[in-house]
Amino acid sequence: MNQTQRHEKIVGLIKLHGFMSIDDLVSACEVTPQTIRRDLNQLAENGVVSRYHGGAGLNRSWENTPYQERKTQNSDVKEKIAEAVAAMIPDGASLFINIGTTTEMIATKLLNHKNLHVVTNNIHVATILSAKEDFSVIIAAGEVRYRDGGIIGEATCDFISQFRMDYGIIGISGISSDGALLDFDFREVKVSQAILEHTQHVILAADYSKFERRAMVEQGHISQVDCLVCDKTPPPSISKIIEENNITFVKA
Amino acid sequence: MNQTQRHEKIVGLIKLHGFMSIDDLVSACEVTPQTIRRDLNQLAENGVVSRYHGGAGLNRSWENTPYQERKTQNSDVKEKIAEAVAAMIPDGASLFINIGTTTEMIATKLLNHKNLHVVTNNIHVATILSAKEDFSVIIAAGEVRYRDGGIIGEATCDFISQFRMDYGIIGISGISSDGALLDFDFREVKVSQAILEHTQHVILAADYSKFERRAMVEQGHISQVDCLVCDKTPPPSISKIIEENNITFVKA
DNA sequence: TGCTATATTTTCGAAAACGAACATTGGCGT
DNA sequence: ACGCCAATGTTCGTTTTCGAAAATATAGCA
Repeated sequence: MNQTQRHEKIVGLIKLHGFMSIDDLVSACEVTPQTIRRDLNQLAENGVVSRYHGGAGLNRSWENTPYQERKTQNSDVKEKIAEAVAAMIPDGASLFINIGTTTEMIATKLLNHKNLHVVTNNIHVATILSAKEDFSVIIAAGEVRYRDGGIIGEATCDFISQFRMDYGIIGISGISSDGALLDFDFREVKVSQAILEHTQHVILAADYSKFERRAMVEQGHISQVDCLVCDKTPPPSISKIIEENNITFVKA
Repeated sequence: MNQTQRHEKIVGLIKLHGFMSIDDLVSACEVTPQTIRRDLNQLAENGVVSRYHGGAGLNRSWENTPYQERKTQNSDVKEKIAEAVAAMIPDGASLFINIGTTTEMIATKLLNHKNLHVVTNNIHVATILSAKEDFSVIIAAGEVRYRDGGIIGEATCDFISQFRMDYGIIGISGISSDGALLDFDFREVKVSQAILEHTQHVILAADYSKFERRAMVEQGHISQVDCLVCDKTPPPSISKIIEENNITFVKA
């Protein structure tokens, strides 16, 4: 077996198992640990795998994509927002969680809760929450979007419309100064609308940067939400709308 | 954050990332490396995660078998079967993939294909395949089973019945000597039946151990499949059925 | 054959991770 | 208040892994 073949084998094994120790790879490839180390370092340099002390794991292939950049961006702020949102959810509640980097963070913060019933159209959220035996996680049907693991489309909306949940946690791409909630993908908008309509308490998680961002598709109005969680006080125009509509504002 | 909460958080993070180094977990949980080591060792003892030098990775469901010998043995066999199955699928095909340890492995082997259209009720398969931009991955709706990430239930069947696919790749729990296909969960059986009915070419991936295993629920008969991929020639009783029904047998 | 380049093994000191033992903290019940 | 117990932090000697450099093996080519 030559080097190229071995590299392919190593990558295959890592993709399959998620992580391979040096020893495992040594016995799989029948070469010395040094060779494996050299292979792994090369593969890691090319960004194919992630090198760790003792072996190598699969590279978060998303890490290079714009999506993952966004995910790491503002992660401090988003973490605080996520904690604030999670604190509002009682044990045993039923909730929707939609697509978004912030909502994924919220999912990780919900792992300490008990007996939650979650409906989501985000495959990452589903994976994260299915780690808990006492949660019931229901995922919507539809095409899995390559970019961010979101599930969107007609079938998704129909499915969501079957439920009536206690809480709806939604992230968003942008909020215009007149309070319109904006997104980039009209199919995602349809899903968010369905969530808005079938939820008792709608919690909108948005860091301040959302107030400065333009997006194409209008998915609703901030007056439809019951609670806004943000890292800073929103601009005056939004604050006014919040007051007029008796929306709870939580500063994370 | 108490110990139980931290353990859940750790498991969640590992499930999300596939592997977490001690350092990563230290900064995530804000405790000392020693505590993380203790946590990981405990979790590894309970078989929740796999411990490695430098961190811990997730236990793939097919590795979660009680006996360690069997896990490596079978995964070799399954890998060969998976490769054989993947080789049968042409680029651009549409296919179903159902729940199962073998089918998850097949998904990883399909990553080198192009323009596949995949419908699945396995969240792990969906995650694996959604990494490819040129694939369209459609996931069925329903509750995500904690044990293996499978999606099952009434809604799942209805959803699957909407499609007509080129190939159906199904794994299975057991095959009785009269050719009946067996499984443990009746809800999973419903899904498999739906797949059988809406597929042009059905490929059954089963290692030889399946011929020796009992399971409770009958989900169909081997005569319904078009192709059987196995690591060894099946027992005589099955071979006879295969011949009589013109089923292609592929030895991996 | 002899030369060259690449791949691999071998060797070894430094760095990292490990586990055990002990000290400290923080409930919790009597 | 007191002691008890589990969880966590701290320290330290041991084991493992790491990476560089040197030695060996392999393949291609004149």
